[in-house]
Amino acid sequence: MDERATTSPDARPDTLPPRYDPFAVEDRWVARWASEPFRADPASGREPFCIVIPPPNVTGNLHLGHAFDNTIIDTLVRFKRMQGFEALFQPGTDHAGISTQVQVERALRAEGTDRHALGRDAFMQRMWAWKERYGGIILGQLQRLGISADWTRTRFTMDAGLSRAVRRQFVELYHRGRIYRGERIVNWDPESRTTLSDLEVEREERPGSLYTLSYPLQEGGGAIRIATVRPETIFADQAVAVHPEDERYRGMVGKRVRIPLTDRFVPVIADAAVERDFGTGALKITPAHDPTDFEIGERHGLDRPSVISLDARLEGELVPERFRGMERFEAREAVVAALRAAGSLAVEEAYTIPIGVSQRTHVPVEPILSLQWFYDVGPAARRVLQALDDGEVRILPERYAKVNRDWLEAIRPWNISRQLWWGHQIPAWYDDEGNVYVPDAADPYTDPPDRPENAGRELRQDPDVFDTWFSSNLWPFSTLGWPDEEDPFFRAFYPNQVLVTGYDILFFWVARMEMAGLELTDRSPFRDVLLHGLVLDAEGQKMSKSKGNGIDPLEVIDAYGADALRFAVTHASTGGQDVRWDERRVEMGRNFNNKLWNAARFAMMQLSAGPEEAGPPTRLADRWILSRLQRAIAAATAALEGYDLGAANRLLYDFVWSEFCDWYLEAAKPALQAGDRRSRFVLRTALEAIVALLHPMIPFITSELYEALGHEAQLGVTAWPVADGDLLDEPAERDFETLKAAVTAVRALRSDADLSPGQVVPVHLAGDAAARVRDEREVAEALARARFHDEPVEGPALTQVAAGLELRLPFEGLVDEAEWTLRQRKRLQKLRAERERSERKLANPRFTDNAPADVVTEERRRLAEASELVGRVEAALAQLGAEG
RNA sequence: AGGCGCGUAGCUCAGUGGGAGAGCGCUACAUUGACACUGUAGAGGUCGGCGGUUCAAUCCCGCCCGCGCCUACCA
Repeated sequence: MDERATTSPDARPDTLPPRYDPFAVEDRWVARWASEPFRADPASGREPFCIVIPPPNVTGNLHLGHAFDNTIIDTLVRFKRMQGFEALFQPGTDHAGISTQVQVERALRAEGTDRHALGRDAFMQRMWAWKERYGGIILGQLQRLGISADWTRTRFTMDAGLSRAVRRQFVELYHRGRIYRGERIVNWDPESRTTLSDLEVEREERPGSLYTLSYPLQEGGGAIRIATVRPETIFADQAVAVHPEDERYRGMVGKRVRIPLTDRFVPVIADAAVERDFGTGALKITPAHDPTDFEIGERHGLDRPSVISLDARLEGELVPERFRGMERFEAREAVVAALRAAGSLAVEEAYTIPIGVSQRTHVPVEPILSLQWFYDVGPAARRVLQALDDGEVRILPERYAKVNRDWLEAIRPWNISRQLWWGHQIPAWYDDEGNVYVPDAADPYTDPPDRPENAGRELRQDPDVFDTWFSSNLWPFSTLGWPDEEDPFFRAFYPNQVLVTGYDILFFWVARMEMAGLELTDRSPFRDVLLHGLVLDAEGQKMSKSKGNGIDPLEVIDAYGADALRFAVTHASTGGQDVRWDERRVEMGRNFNNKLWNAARFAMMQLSAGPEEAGPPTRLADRWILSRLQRAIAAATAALEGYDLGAANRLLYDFVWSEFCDWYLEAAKPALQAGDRRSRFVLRTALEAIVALLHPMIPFITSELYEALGHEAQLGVTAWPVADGDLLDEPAERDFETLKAAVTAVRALRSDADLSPGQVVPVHLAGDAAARVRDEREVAEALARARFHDEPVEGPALTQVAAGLELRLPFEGLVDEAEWTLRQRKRLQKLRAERERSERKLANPRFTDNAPADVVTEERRRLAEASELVGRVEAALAQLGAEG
C-alpha cells in the first residue's frame, strides 16, 4: 500500500465560525465566477454538453420561475462538467416585444409624449437605451444564484447575428411557400394595438346574456330567430345560416331576411358548421368579426364588411348614425335597447360567455379581418411528430409528450406579424401596387438588410415586426452562430443535449424550437426536454404579477443564501410537479448547509492534528462509512443522470446528516482522538467526496470548503466521484447496524429511566449478536454512555430488545414503573400482531406456493425475529411482576 | 366537451406490488470545545371513498367524490 503521508492541509479551524454565514462566502464566489466564467472550448475534443438558458426578458425582474430553471440547469451542467464533459451553459436575454415596448411607452406617456410623436428611429433609440440600461440587470441577478454560465458568450435576440438568423428564417420559409401574406380573421388587442397569435389569447368566462333576435322574412311574413351574444355586430351581418338537414328551417333556405334596425336584406343559407342544438339553431353570419363566420362566408362567397374599428368602436356606413363611434360594450347596451324598442328582441337570458382576452393586457380580444403574415406550421409540426416517433427527441416527464403531440396535430397557421416597433422588422417590401418583394435566400446577411432588387419602382419595407417567439424559436442555434453552420460552437454544441423549462411554455417555445430546428437545421435542436412544474404560492395559486403574490428570489437569497434557495429548488424538483412555495424548504437548506459547515469544521480540526495515511480501512466505523459512501455515490450519480434532482437531493441529505454526521463522526471520534492516521485519511476521503457530490446543487459552500481543505483547483472542475466496488463491505454494514441497535437501545433505556446524559450506566448485554457489539466496545460505550458487562442483573431491570440483542439496566428504583410497563405492553401488542400475521401468512399454502422464494424466506426470518422479541419482552415484564 | 395532474402524519411533501417515510410543528430531556440553523428519546397516519385483479394493493384496473391546470370555432 502506498504509505503516502499527506501534507498537513491549510485547514483553518480558527477562521471558520461555528455558524455558517453564506453572505460573504457567496459574494466572493459570485465575483470570481463573473470575472473568470466557466468557458466552454469547442476544440477540446471532450464530449459536449450544452444547455441554453430560457432567455429572460430584458426588462424582467428575477422571479422564482427563473430560479427554478437556472438552478436545475446549473446543477446538471456542473454535474456534467465534473464528469468530464465539455459543458456549455449558454446565457442571454430576450427582447420580449410587447412587454418591453409597453414599458417604454409608459415612460413616454409620463413625459407627456408618445412613440408616434417621437418617430420610429428616435423611439428605437429610446428602446435600445432602455435595453442597455436594464438588459443586464437580470443576468446580474442570476449570477447571485451561482450559475456557471459562459458569460463571454452572452447573447440577445436582437443582436446583429441573431437578427440575421431571424431574417434567414423568414426568407427561407417564404421561398419555400411556408410563409405567406393574407387577409384572415386575427386576434386584435385594442389596448396594445397589435395582433396576437392564438397562443397569446387566454380563454375566460364572463357573465353576459344570450340574445334571441327576430329577423323578419322579406316575403310572406314570419321571421327567423337567431341567437347571439354580440348583437352590436348585426350591422355587418351577411347572412343567416342554418344546418342543411334542419327540418325546421328547410323551407327558409334561399329566402331573404331583414336585419333589424336596418333596411338591409341578407339570404338564409345552409351550412353544416351550424349546431342545430344550440340556441334556435339559426346563426347570424358576420364574416369580418368571427372566425367561424369567416369560414362560412368563404364557402358561400359572402362579402366581409367590417363595422368595428381598431379602437374597438362601431364605425362605417353600415352602422346607423346614432351608434357610430360608440365603444363596443356601450354599443351592445345601446343596440339591445334599440332592438327591444323595435320589438326585435325575442328573448334575453343570462349566459356565461366564453371570451378571449389578451395574455398581456387582459383586454377582450377583437376578432378582425386583417392583412397579415402567416406561417403555415403544419409541415413543420409533422416533422416534429416524426422526430418524436423516431425518438430523436424525448419529452420528460413523458405525459407532456402526449400533450405536445395533440397540440401539434391540431396546429393552425401562426400569425407572425405584430404592429409594434420593438422587434425584428419584417424583411418584406411593397411597391405602390401592393406587390411583395422578399430578398433572395442569400441576401439577408447584411445588417441592416438591403432592400431587394426592383424594376425601378419605389419600395417600402413592411413597418411591422415579428412575434417575439419567431426569434426565440431559433435560440438553441442562433446563439451558437447559425446561420453560419461552420461556427465552431454550432458544430460542437448543436444539437443541445438538454432543454430545461417550465411546462407552461411548452407550446410557446419548446414546440416552436422543435419546428424551427427541424425546418432549418434538419435536426431536433435538443435531445431531451426536461419540463419542470410551476411555483405556486402558499395557497396553491399560480404566482403572478397581477395577483401580487410573487416571491422575490433575491429576498430569499438575502435572508438564507443562494445555496439554501438552490437546495430548496432541487429538493422540490420531482416529476414535473407544481411546487407550492414553502419557506421551510429553504430553512431546511440553510440548516443543512450549517450542518455540513460544522461537520467540515470538525473534520478540519482533526485533520490539522496530524498526518494522514492512505490504506485500507481497518476500523469498523471507517469500513462502514466508506461502504455507505460508495452506495451514495452510485445512487446520486444515477439520480442525476436520470434528471431526478429531488431524489439526489434527498438521498445526499440523508447520507450526510443521518449517516455521516450522526453516526460516522461520532463513532470515529475515539480513533481520531487517539491519532489514528488511517482514520484521518478516511475522514478526509469521505468529506471530500461529500463536498464534491453536493457541489452541483450547492456550489458556493462546497467550493469554499474545498478550498479550505487546502485545494488550489476549483471544485467545479475536479472529477465527479466514482463508486469503488472494492470498498463495499457488507459485513461492516451488518455489524455497524448491530452497533447502532445496541446504542439506540441503551439510549432508550436511559430515556425511560430519566437518567442524566452525563451519567455512565452499567448495562448487561446478551443475545446472539452481543459479540459484535463487544468487538466495538469502546465505540459503542462512548456513543451510549454506558459500561457493558456480561454478569446477569439480579432483581428487576429495564430491558430493551433488538434482533439478536437484549440489554438490561438494573432498576434501582429510578424509573416510573407504570409508564415503562405501559410502553412495553404497547410494544408487545405490536410484536404479537406481527408474529400472528406472519404465522397466518406462512400457514397459507397459496402464499408459500406462489410467492417468490426470497419473500417466503424473509417472512420466515420475520416470524423468528418477532417470536424472539415477544419472548424477551414477555420475560422482561414478568420479571417486574407485570403481565403482557 | 375532451385531456392531464393531485388527494399519504397537524402543515409542506417523498415513496414502493411483499409490515408506511422526511422536514417543520408537537411532548420530554440535554447547554464549555463540530453544530441550538444542535443532540437524544417519543407521540402522531383505516395512504380520499367503493368495487375489481393478485397468494399479497397505499402502489395496478374501473367507478365515484374533492381540488387544480391545459386544450376547444356551439354563436
